[in-house]
Amino acid sequence: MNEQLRAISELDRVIHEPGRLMIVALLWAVKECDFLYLLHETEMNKGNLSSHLAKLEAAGYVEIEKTYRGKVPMTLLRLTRKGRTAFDEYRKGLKAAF
Amino acid sequence: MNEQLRAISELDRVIHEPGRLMIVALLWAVKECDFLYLLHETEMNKGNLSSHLAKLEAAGYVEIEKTYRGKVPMTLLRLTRKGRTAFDEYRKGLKAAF
DNA sequence: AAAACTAGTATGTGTTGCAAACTAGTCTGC
DNA sequence: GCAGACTAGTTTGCAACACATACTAGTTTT
Repeated sequence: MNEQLRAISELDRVIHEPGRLMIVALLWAVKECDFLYLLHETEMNKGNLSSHLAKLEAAGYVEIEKTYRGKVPMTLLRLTRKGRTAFDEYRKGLKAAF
Repeated sequence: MNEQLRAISELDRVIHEPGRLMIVALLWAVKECDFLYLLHETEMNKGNLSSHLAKLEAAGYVEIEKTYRGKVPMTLLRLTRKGRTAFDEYRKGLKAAF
C-alpha cells in the first residue's frame, strides 16, 4: 500500500462522516455554541444532530453541557482537547492523501 | 450555512467512503488495473472490494471489464470520464472545505 | 485424481445515518 | 387557569451500508 492510500485508510471514521465533520469543523472554529446554532448552521434535523453529537461525545471529542437560558433548556457544545487533536490529525491525514 | 459547511455537506458520498476513495484515487493515478492489484494495494478483502466496485459501477464511475489472462479470469478496472470528473469535483470540494 | 490455488461472487451480520414520533417542559390566548 | 401551540431536544424504527466469511467455478500442481 502506498503513502496516499495509507493516509486515506487511516482517516478517523468518527470525524470523516460529513455530518460530524461539519459539527467538528464548526466547533473547532467557534470554541463553543449551542444546539440550535448547530442545528441551523448544519441544516440537519434535530434527531440526526442529536445522534451525531452523542457519537462525538462517546468518542470523547465533544463536551455536552446541559444548562438553561432563563427557563428554557439549552445545550452547550464544545470540542474537548482530544477532539481538537483528532481534528488536527484528520486534516493532516487529508493533506497527506491529496 | 457558511461556505465551508456547504462544501462539506455537498461532498459526494459515493466517493467519500474511504474504501472507495482509495479505489478511485488509485484508478485516477494508474488509468487501469486489475482486481488483484487493487486488492493488494488497498489491503481490503475480496468481498469488500467487490461490493465497493459494484457500487462505483452503479454510480457510473468505473468500468468493469471481465477478460482472461491466459485461461485465468481477470477483471480490469478503469475510471469512466464521469468518474474522473466526480473525483476532480470531490477534491475541489475538499479544498473549499479546508 | 486429489489437493491446493486463483479469481472472484453471494450471503449473513452488525453498524450507521436518517427521519418521524415522542417527551418534558414553557409560553400564549381565551 | 387550562387548552393548545411552541421549544428543545431524545428515542425509536428502518433502510442502506461496510465488512468478512463462506461459497463457486475453474486451473494448476503433485
